[in-house]
Amino acid sequence: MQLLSMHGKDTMGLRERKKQATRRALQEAAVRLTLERGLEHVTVEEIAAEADVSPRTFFNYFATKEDALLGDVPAAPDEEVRRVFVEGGPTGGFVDDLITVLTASLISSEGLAAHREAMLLRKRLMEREPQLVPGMLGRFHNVEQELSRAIAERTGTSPEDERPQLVAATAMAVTRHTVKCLHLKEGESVADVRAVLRSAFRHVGEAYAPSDD
Amino acid sequence: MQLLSMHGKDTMGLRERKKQATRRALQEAAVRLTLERGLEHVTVEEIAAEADVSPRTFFNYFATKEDALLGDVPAAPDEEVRRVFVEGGPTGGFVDDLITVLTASLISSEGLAAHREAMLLRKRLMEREPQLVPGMLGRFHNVEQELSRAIAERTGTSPEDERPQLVAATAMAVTRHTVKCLHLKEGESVADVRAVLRSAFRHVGEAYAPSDD
DNA sequence: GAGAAATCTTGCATGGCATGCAATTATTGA
DNA sequence: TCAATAATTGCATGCCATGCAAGATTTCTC
Repeated sequence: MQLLSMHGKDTMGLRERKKQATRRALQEAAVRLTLERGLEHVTVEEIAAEADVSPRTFFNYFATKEDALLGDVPAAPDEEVRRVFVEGGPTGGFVDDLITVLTASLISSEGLAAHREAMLLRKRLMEREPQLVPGMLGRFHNVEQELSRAIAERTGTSPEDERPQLVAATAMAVTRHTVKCLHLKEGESVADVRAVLRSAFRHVGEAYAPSDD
Repeated sequence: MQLLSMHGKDTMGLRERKKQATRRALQEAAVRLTLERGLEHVTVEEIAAEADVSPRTFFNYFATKEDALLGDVPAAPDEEVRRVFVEGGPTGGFVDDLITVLTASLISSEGLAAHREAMLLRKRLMEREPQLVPGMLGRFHNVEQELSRAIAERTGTSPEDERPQLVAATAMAVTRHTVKCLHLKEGESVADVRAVLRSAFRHVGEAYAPSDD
């Protein structure tokens, strides 16, 4: 994720490049073998063999087999995006700005196209191996906590006020739902994702609004 | 959970009573030892020893060590409660009826007092051992899917309409938040829990409502 | 109650996950 | 080129989890 933004390929020595390659090879092998045979029928030993490293080396890159499968998304939102949000930007509208943070966390800086294939694979993984779902939920939960802090800072609530946690929890629920329902078509843009999110937030607001029902 | 409601103590033979006792002993031992020493420093062997059964027997009761720790809550809502909800009851107000289903899922039929201690222990477990959080989230996720189906039935939406999923996801997020923030004081009643839930739903509605902001 | 049937417990063996440690190998920088 | 730094590897270990078959216990039937 930092390979293109912060480091030019030149500033990366041979050692660093090899590490990135090994990491990607391990991830790719883990996902591919799991989709082929099912999680139970893939051993760390086999994954390592596919990536041409020793089984022991696998655990220098990933703490668990699950880690190699789930990847790095969603990640904590970009530091710059977070700062802007905390200071009340970029538009001033709470939901719109929330959506900016959420898309940044989901898609990172490289754009949707770069993640499309990875997202598709992860989706198929979840369907084929439901045992992975709790781990994925845990990752969203980590982002949720980060988001909760950002919301608290932006709104200036006192630390014991638990409403930012509530808003963060529901916002991440909306995000998970949106990711699950994304069609991931070729032409889909970030703006499309934003629109789906906006519509989902509106629907939630209507469902629980005190005025209706 | 069914011991008091469906089965009188008399209808349960010796075998069944022993099984329940062993199950509870294993759960109790697992939780106590984990809170004392931390999850990494408790083996299945030790848990089984505390419950006076062989290590092998542990796995006749629980598929994993985590299973013994997390227990049975939240469970899928009671069948009767679900039926009433699907048919548009008990009050006809969506949020109120949703709250009825959610509290039924959290607290089961024995009332809050019976669960108070167990909930407290589980809360301390989550704080002490964050590795357990994904597993707990997974359990909420299972209830979420059940709830999603119930909402779809109640509202009569078509199967491909994904809004029931969205509502279920956010409702469970509200529920998780509420459980986390419950004070679990001695005098707290189910009505108090309902009130906290209602207030949380209202706040979510306001945060995402199209009218405000 | 005695014996047969069903069910639960246990021991044993197995395979895979994950970690620590020390030796080896590869990259970097002077 | 040589020393310093960092990554890879093999080995040993402990624990989790499962399958299987033998033994013990409860239940059912007469």
